[in-house]
Parts: sequence; structure tokens; C-alpha cells
Amino acid sequence: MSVREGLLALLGEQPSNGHQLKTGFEAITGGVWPLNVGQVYTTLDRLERDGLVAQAHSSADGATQKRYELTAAGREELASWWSFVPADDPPPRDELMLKVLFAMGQDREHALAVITAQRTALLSLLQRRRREQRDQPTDDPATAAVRDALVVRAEADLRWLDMCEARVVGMKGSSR
Amino acid sequence: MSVREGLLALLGEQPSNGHQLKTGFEAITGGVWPLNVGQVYTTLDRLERDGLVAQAHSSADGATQKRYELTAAGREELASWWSFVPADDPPPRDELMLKVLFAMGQDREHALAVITAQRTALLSLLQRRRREQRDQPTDDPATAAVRDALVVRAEADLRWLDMCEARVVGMKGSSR
DNA sequence: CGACACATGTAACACGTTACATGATTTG
DNA sequence: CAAATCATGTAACGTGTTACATGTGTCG
Repeated sequence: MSVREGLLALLGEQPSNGHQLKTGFEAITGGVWPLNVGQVYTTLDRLERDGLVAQAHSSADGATQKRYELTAAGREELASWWSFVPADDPPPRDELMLKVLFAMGQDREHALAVITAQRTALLSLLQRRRREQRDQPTDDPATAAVRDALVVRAEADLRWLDMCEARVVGMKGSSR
Repeated sequence: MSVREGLLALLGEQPSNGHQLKTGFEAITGGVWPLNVGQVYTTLDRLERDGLVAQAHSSADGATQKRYELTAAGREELASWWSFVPADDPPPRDELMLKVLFAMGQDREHALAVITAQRTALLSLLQRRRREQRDQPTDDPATAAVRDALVVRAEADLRWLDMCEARVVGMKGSSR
């Protein structure tokens, strides 16, 4: 449901056509979340079907351009989205968590191996991100914030991996 | 793709029927990720279609039970999954990030309001989780690990929100 | 002109999710 | 027997995603 809401938010700022939405979406997310243009159109269709957006009377303009804008229902939906706090109940499934949990549920050696591998990969990812943040500073707060998020989360995942390792090591007995 | 891989991992331990898979999946994830039984069957169908699992010759048994097991291809797939490190490139879209980023891209007051609201909600969530961890201790490492993860991530998100707030406050000029 | 960005769209498929229908087995 | 649990499945729908087809406008 992210694309959908993202488009709503963009249209909440100003009526736009498909391409502008794609561009806007990618700009706001600092380029980390590329968006296939096609998806913008399919999503717009669905939003239109649901009565949340409508085509603005393009009247004149140039040529093959459409402008979409929020309907009243769309504005309502958007407002409720802003105030809505994503309840993680259940929290979104996450591949890292899933993998480590399943590994822990099985073989002990295996669990340690998986944890180690993931930590190594995460560490190098983290370093790359920090380097990026240091070497390519940006004055765009959004881009900076995205990078912050990725770094902070990677750190959290690393910490979690350490905790998992400790738990596995502390597990009594049977390596099976 | 989480359910799919989860079922593969469970079948890697032992051949099972649909219900056992549902139960196993929920047990390993400490009950945080409930799984609709129906989805187990649809996913099993897809796995069978892709040649990763097959029905074990149920031969005798009792009645209406099927047992699924990994095929050779399935074992390969599973092995590669274990060693595969989830590249987040692009990282999975996340509702909290998306919301805050879009808010930052728009109105300054709005951004602060959204950040504050999210922080409040996250804080209470975090406290609930910590209480849970304190009041309902568990000896199951998987359950404990799941709780760790949720706590650690909530903390990371909170820290990130603080960073975002600082950036917004530091933003020069125009509240528009 | 040719390349590139702008612009719109469709078809096909993947996975996730829920609601519903059906029956067998166990147990109070 | 009645209720709960075990067990299998289907139908329908939603979003995400890619690949492909098509056309316009602009600029070197």
C-alpha cells in the first residue's frame, strides 16, 4: 500500500500527471525507491476506480497529457493516512528476521553460521552507507533522512544479530 | 516471498502436512506472524507447480492427509536461500519512513506534527513490548529473539525520528 | 535526423490475504 | 451427541512488478 499512499500524498500537494508523480516519488525518497512508471498508471487507475482521484479537466494544454487531482474522498483518505500510525500488529514480515528465526529453530551450528554471514554482509553494507554519507553530502533533508534511516536500521539489525548469537550460545544442549 | 521461504525451511526439517506447517511457522515466529491456513495451501500449490516440493506417497496413514516434502530442486533452493543475504537494494518500502519523508517534503509544521505523533505511538508500543518482555518471560529462544527484534527496531525508529526532527528544525526558512 | 526525455498505457503474473465450504477425528 | 480441533481446499480480490507498445516534443 505504499505506492498508493505516496501518490495520494503527492497529489495532495498539487495536481500532476503520471510522470511528475513518478519523478516526485523518487525525489522525495532520495532515489532509494525507484518506481516503475507503469505502476503509477495502474495505481492511478485503481485510485480513480475507488473515487479518490479524478482527472482534472485538462481543457487546453498541449497534447497527450492528463492531470489527476484528489477528490473530496481522496482528501479525506489522505488526511486519515497522515494521522494514522502504522500499527505493527502483526509487524511486517522481514526476511532477515525470518531467516535467523528459522535457523535458530533448527540446527545450532547452522544458526551461528547464518548469523555470522548476515552480520558480515550487514557490516559491509553499513560501511558503504556511512562512506556514502560522508563522501557525498547532500543538502536535501529528505535524502539525508533516508540515509539516516538506512544506517540506523542496519545498526539495529547488527545489534539484534549479536543478541541472537548470545542466545544461541546460551542455549543448553542438543545441537539438533 | 516470506511465506514461501518459510515453508521451504520447515519442509527442510521434515515432511509435513499443511496444518503442521501453519503451526510450525507460527511457533518459530513466536506467534507474532499468524498465518492463515488457506495461504499455506495456496503457497504449497505454487511450490509444487514450481517443482520445489512434492507430495510424499502417503501410502497408508489414516485418511485425508497429505504429506509434502522437498524435491531436489527444493533442497537446492533452500540451501541458496540460507546463504543468500537479503540485499536491500532497493530496501523494502516502509510505511513509517514513507510517511515521514513525504511530510518532510511538504509543510514544515506538518512534518513536525507527523513526527511527534509517530514518536508518541512508537514510544507506547515500545513500553508495551518491554513490559511484555519483563512480565511474560519465556525460555523459548525464538520467542525471545522475536521480542528483541521488535524492541530494537522500535528503538531505532525512535532514534531516527529524533534525527528527522532535528533536520526539520534545522531547515532554513519557508514553512511551505 | 537521431537520441533522449516526456508521456500514456496494457497485459501478464507474482504474492498475500480473507472468506467460505467441506469433511474427519477426537474428546468432554 | 455436540463441540473443538485437525485437515484440505477454492474463489475472489488487492497490491506490486515487469515487459512491452506507442506516440510527442525537444535539442544537438
